[in-house]
Amino acid sequence: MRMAELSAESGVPVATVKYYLREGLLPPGERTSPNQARYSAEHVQRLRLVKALTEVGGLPLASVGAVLQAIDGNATPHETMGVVQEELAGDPPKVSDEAAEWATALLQDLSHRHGWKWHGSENRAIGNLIAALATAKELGHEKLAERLDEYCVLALRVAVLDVEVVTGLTSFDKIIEAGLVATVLGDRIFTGLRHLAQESVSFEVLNRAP
Amino acid sequence: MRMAELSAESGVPVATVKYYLREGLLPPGERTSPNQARYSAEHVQRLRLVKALTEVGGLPLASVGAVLQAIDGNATPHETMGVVQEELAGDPPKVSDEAAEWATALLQDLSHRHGWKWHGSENRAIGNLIAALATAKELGHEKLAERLDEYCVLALRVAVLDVEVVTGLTSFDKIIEAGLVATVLGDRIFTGLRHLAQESVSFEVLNRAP
DNA sequence: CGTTATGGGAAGTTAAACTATCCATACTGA
DNA sequence: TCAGTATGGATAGTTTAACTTCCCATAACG
Repeated sequence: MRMAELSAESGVPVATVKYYLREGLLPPGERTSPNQARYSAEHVQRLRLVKALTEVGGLPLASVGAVLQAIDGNATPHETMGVVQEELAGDPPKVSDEAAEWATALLQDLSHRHGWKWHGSENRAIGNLIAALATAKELGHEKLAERLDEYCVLALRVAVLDVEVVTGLTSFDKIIEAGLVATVLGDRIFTGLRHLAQESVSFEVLNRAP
Repeated sequence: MRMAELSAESGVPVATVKYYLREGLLPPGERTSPNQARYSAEHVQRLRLVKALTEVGGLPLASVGAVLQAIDGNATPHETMGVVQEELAGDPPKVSDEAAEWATALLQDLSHRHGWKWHGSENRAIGNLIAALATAKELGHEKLAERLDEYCVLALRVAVLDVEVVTGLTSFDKIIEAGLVATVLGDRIFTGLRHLAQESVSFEVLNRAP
């Protein structure tokens, strides 16, 4: 398969494919002569994955690169998913020390009560969670945090589903890609369902006179 | 309160506050003379809200503007939340017609079985959901979609919690802001909890030899 | 064998979100 | 009161991400 077909098959413009090659998001094709190359179905799949991560997942290309490097490396699925979550989370915004401490204590208490042990304790997923909780407090909406326990229970059940989706696969490679897709697209899908459900539930409640 | 204090109080640089004023994200202060103005605690709160929506919620400023305009207008809470969800969703990416039809049928079936009626049928939340499901299929991960029913049930329970968080408030204004915060920060918080839970659950499962 | 396509790289483009600089006016403290 | 700092308002400049254009020497195709 040559450039034109790769581009047509994946829906990514030729110039963009070249750009991704330069950036190392797509491995180079197999040389057939000093300045010609041939691409395979794996290149198509890789491009589709990049598109999914950027367009649906909303990840910056730099994060996509880090994720791809992780899944191409030979780390365990668990370690790889750690990288995925780091990149998915992005840099947590700064919040006031006071609010951050409050949120941290809240989370510590929560994880203690639920018996959660987080390996690799200092990650961005937690940083973001703390920032979000702290921000809610700073805006004067602590009520959200009061229900954290209940959200937590539901999040756990979602996570069990997530893991079930990837189990039963036989190769490491497939587990890793499925985990990636389940995490990145799964976030979007669940958020979408939640929004639809919110609309359905709130219709009865919010339209009453206050 | 004058500019310097507004900036210090909200943590937003003076130049940025001016920029937000120009963009209409922050209402002008009260004039005290032809070229001087005074700001209030509401300006501080508004700036904090903008910061929360951009930094934690990840919304582009244009969307923040649309949301603020909606909450300042005199629509019902339900209508306002519709705008919030539209902006939160962003433009759905294009997917192949085939996959889109498959995803649409899936959703239609789902909403039929769960008795969901969505008012304002053609919104971006649904477009994004369809795109995410279609992308999963295009990547060859239909397994995610097979569990849609179970995700759906959990999403509904999360939404019930969300709505409970905002009920009990007495004024329209407060309901709207709480709904906004519950939706935008709530998404982040739940996603964060889900990621932590995934790590906790997957640790046992993914580290076994395949 | 003339036309089209390709690999590769440098340079240009677009959009978002600021940031810097001016300047005329206003406020403030010794 | 008046030197010095702050303010509102406007214009121009900066930075980063993600492309897109252009170019050229070589290769493939009909």
